[in-house]
Amino acid sequence: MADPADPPSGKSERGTFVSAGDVAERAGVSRSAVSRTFSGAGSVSPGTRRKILQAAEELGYHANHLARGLTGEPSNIVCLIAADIGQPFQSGLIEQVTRQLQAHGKVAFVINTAGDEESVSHALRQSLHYRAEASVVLSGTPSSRLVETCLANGQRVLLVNRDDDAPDVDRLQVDGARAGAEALALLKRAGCRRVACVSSLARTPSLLAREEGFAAAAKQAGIAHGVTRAGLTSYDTGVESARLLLGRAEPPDGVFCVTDLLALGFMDTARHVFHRDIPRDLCIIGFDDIPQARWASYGLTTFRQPIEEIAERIAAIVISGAAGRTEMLEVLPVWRNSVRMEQA
Amino acid sequence: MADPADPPSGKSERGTFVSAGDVAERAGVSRSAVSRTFSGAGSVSPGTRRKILQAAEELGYHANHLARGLTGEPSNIVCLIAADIGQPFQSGLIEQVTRQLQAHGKVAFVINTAGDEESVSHALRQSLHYRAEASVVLSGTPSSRLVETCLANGQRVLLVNRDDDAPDVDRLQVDGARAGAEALALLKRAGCRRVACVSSLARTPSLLAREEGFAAAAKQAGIAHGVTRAGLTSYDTGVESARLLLGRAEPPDGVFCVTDLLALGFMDTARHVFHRDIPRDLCIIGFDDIPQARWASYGLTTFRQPIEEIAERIAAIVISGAAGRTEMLEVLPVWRNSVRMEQA
DNA sequence: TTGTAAGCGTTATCAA
DNA sequence: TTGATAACGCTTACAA
Repeated sequence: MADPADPPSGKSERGTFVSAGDVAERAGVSRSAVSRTFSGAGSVSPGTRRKILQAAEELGYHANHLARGLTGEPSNIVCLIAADIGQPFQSGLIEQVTRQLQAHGKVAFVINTAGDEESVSHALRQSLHYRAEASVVLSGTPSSRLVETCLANGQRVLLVNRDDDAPDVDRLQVDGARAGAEALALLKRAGCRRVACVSSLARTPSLLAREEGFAAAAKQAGIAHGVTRAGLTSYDTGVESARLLLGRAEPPDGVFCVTDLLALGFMDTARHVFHRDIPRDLCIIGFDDIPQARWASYGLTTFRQPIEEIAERIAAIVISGAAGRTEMLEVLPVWRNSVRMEQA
Repeated sequence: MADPADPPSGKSERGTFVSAGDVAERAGVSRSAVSRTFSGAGSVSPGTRRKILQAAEELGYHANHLARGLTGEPSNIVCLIAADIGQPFQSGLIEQVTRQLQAHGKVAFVINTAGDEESVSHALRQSLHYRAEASVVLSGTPSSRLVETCLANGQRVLLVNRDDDAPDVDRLQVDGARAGAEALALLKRAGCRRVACVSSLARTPSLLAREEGFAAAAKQAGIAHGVTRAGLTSYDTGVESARLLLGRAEPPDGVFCVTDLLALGFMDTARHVFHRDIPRDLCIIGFDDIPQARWASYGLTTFRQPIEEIAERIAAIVISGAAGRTEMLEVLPVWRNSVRMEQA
């Protein structure tokens, strides 16, 4: 009875979303019937259902998921927090993750951060504001206080390639250290005499792990090596690193770049500026296996991050996940032509 | 694993978001005071305000924007609908657009479609479900009925490089036709005798415009040319196109590729499989100016899409836009080394 | 099967 | 400056 005095005729005025009430009115049924029809819960007779669907169609009705989320249903929103999303590896990962999430009926906010704690924290706060079911941190390290808040609010938090040690967060890691060690082994097997590691000023846990795996293996093998950090993780930094290293009196003849982008810049400069023959004079190994690594101008030998698998795991953890679990994924060497198969 | 049978709906400690009511209770004030404090509207005394902020801090409170959107405020959600988001051009654009949008306090859903009408429509429906303020269609063509529904519901719809003629949608276009014509002029000036256009099986309006601009100019200049479509818009299709064209008895000596990715695949194959010297034997022009185009192995002469400007325009239109406007952006030629400067 | 009514977390209105 | 109270659009007991 306590029906509102007079709803100003929910006609198709431009600018107002159609609500279940409008549909109910038009179909001559109650709001609940409309709700039941669209949420699938409860039962509706075929006749009413048809009337409702038709009214909804005519009005252009679309259930308001925001309001739905208010009553306690999951929001179906997942927050992807990342930096440098225009770069090949990151964008490839986001491509796969959004695809997987969508396949499970989720919708993804992509939040583009600068990677620093402040902007990652801001992103996490947005995730909270929109009641996202889960926050997936692909780059940067959030403040652990904020992560705690997310967890306390019932959000799932998934850290990809981060080394945070908060309890209850899920972690997904790729074994960069092992790849680093294997890179050294490959260079050694190829007969390289002076090896080097090209890294980045961005000292993220995943980059550091690769470096350290390489360094540890070098130390164990009694091989000296240096680490170059000429800039952030980019093609240009690879170029710059090559200028630095290959201009020396005793340049390296075997290089592990912690990222393919660095490796490609390094290769180009080694060839076109220093006229090196790869792999005869110089062996180069990358990491990621971005699409460009297999382009004919490069043929980069690298370690492949299994992004489909990473995306699948992320989706699986977000959907039904077990909190506080850490998963480690292996990285696979991809042989192409930037490393000699035998001793020089 | 979680049993579908509902638990007796007890209150679960972990897993409930903190609400304004909780904060109010803890601070010993009313809900309204809390609301006023966080929404900025109305006035609160410094004392109450401090108490509230402290309680909120302790509880880890974050206002629920979903509920806020319910009362009529803008949701601050923008939907970005795109395909192939792992590719350089698309991901670069998304990077810029999300950045701009965030700078204006918006948050972006990125919906990854297959580009076909069905999946684009699905994306648009999601946009409606979440009461996004605006839908930005970066790839694919949505059904115009659905676009109408969005508009009727007060959403802003922005079509980027689409040729839809719905009224009231905003349109942002890049002048591909002119670039196509200019490409022909450049090849002609370089003294190319047999020109060709390498395109894609994906007949999107933007790709077609580039092709047609080239074709029209060729016709006007009385130059014969063919169009090759060996696959979708990718590096591999560029490779395949080169195999097809350069294997002929009378291969082209000037090629316009409607996308940089196609151009790079073409270049690699021309050089490494057919041993062409670029630009001496063969001139190649691309379109987009993706980061890889300037890498030392390529030095591709191309047309630059002004993505910062595109992103700015998108943000401006979404924020304060004037509906039904079409903006055309010019494309700039970027001279590098894949086209001769003088006649051969 | 259907409708009524309560509740979800906000904000806006209006008294106090 | 404050605090009730009524929306907002939805779901879901509960009653008819």
